Amino acid sequence: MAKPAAMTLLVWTRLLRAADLAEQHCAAALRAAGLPPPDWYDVLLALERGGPQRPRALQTSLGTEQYALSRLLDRMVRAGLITRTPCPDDARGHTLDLTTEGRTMRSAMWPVYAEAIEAALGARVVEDDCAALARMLGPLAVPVSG
Amino acid sequence: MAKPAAMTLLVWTRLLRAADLAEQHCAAALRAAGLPPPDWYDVLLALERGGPQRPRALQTSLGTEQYALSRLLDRMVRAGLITRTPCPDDARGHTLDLTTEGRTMRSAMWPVYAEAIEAALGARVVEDDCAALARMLGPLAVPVSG
DNA sequence: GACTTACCGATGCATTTGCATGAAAAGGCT
DNA sequence: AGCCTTTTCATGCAAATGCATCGGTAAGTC
Repeated sequence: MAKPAAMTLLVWTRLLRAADLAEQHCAAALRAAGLPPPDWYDVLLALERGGPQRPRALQTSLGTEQYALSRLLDRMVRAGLITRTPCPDDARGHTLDLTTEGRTMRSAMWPVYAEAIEAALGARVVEDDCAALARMLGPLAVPVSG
Repeated sequence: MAKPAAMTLLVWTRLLRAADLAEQHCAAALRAAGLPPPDWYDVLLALERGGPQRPRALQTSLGTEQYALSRLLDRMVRAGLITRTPCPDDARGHTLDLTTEGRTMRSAMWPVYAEAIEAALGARVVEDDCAALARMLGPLAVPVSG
């Protein structure tokens, strides 16, 4: 019922635009380098950090839709970056794991990704603002009714 | 070449997540009300605020890809919300204008959209932080090399 | 004027998304 | 055990997206 304040609307537009531009910039950088898109990186990183795990876990930690993740994993398996092996204690699911190529790919992507992030964000946020920005975005980065 | 600082990476993840969640929330709200998605609203608002104008102008102000806008406009014309009329002084383009239904639609969408924005953003940003957040996001909301 | 370049907007085609639904297994209850 | 609910993951189908490219016009140059 409550209408957003004018300042809230400004934050709204800038937030969406900023995120869109940043994402776009990174995607373009990776693409230009002949590498897969950012979401592939997120999966690779999650698997490297968290070890072998099931799709459901990734779904939660990455915040992607179930069907989107399912098909993303399809593509990554097809590309030989990850494997799906039957889960021993739960016949419904699989365990996902990195292949050697998967690890290699993540390593190859990181420098490009990192530089794009730095250009899109790091270089444009005043150093002193960075922590404050992270703090303010914190509550916004969790699902709305939560 | 410069790698992003740890705090930059935190901002990165939170920024993307926050924007994604907020957008998602609004899209869901509009959809639940049987209304068109947010990008339709953006076009309707731009036309109402800026008067009749050409696609190129919208493309710049909304920051959408040329082909995406072209097809979005297709759909909106098909839905009877806007019209494309030949542009008198430039035979390449059209002038876009709102129909009465277009105006009506924008009015119908706003309350729903506004409430969703308030829930996703307004209610979760400390009042004192709001202006600061807008200020920090400002530079990020313009194309990277600009 | 003829020619080249830049610009505006649409579109073919393959890929990806979104929504709804399905299939199969796990967990809970009596 | 039998039955119902929940969880996990995949998928059919229609719609949207991304990329490249094209047709057409305007604008600049000689």
